[in-house]
Amino acid sequence: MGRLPTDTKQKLIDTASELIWKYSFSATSVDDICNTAGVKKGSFYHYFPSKVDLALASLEEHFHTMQPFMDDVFSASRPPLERYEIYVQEIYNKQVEIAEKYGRVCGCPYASIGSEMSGQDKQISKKIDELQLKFQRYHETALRDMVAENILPESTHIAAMACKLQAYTMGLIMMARIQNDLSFVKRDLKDGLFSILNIKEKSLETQK
Amino acid sequence: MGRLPTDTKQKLIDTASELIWKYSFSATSVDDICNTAGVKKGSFYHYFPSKVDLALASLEEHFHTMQPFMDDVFSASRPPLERYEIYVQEIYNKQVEIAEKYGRVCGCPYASIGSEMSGQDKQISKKIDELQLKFQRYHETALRDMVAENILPESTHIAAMACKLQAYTMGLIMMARIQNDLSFVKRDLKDGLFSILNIKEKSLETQK
DNA sequence: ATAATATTTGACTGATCGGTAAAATAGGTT
DNA sequence: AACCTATTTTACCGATCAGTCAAATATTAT
Repeated sequence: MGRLPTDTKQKLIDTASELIWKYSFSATSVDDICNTAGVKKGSFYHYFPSKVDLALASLEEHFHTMQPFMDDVFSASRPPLERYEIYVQEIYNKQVEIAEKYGRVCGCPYASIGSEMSGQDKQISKKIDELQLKFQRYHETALRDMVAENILPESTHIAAMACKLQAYTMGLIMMARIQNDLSFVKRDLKDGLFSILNIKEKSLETQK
Repeated sequence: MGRLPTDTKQKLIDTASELIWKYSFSATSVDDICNTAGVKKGSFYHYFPSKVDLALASLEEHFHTMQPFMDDVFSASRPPLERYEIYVQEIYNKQVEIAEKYGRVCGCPYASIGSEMSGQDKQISKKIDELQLKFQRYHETALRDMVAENILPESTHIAAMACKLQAYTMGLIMMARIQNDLSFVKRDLKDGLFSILNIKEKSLETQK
């Protein structure tokens, strides 16, 4: 009985992700999303009770597409320092890919939407807190592994260090978004993160 | 002849600064600004040709209130490392002050507005680029002084280092805005900046 | 065929958006 | 007094906003 599920809901999530990430939550209207997705407004509200709910679904979706990537990069099978080597490289690659796909540097959606909405909508800021915490866990695990391997001292404040790494990464990527230019990320992401980690660089790489 | 100038224009700038900084550009309507400032909409458009122009004036104003502060903190009369000691302390103090005044952690207006508007309005993103560059100059000067005093090596890439310091600062402050919690700034700003500077901490402080 | 149900459509709402324009007013000059 | 002019007020505009709702449609099970 009834009709089969269609891809309308997914189309709305994908379109919303793109527009909100490219522009902003406020600058993206429900009509924009519907027109771009080729979906009538009535259908929108059949699937989502409000614009905020679609944004929440879109944030959730972003995390779930990132999760396998993060699991791979921060895999326990890699030496923890190598995780960061790859992390830095892949963050840049992802940003380039998105910039080509969407026509501009989009930055980090949690940062952009979080900064925009933290003073306005508690549901959204709560969701972003939650997702950002999950990212922080990857750092914390890697840092504990570094302590175990004597790459970092026992005295390392894991949570604080994870916080610093994330702040720097988000800050640099946000600068890239603001200036629509990824060259800082390429130039400064690795150096900055390893400086924060306070690691003498002579670990994996053979030169420079 | 004619009436004397009033404080209406300034009142609009101040009100816009508060509302846009607290919430966002898009979430702050011209009516909001007018009602809060106790000014009729007609007067608004007597002083500013558009909402964007008020935002530009508000950004400019913010820089001009910050300039004497930055000139003092980054005064050439201070040893460059001391500049950063004070910088870190005063950034935190300013954020606390604003948070008490406006009722929430507001973060860095250039970061918030820049991230929100970079994909939408070229005038605003250009203005933010310009102001952010002026802030970067303070870092560059301090860094050159550090090189001159052999605190940093000759090989230091000044522009890149300044960029890293600003990215980290903005990132951390943005995290504070998103979570409406300044404790990270207090805990991690100094440590992070000095790690990025790659300085062995035993310079000014007597203990810790 | 028919009934049951999920989906889609289109027409609509009231509120709010940024912005306009002309008249009213206040404060100074001559 | 009359006059000039910057400022303020009031009423308004068309566009867009998020959201509503009932009717139409499509698809499955019976």
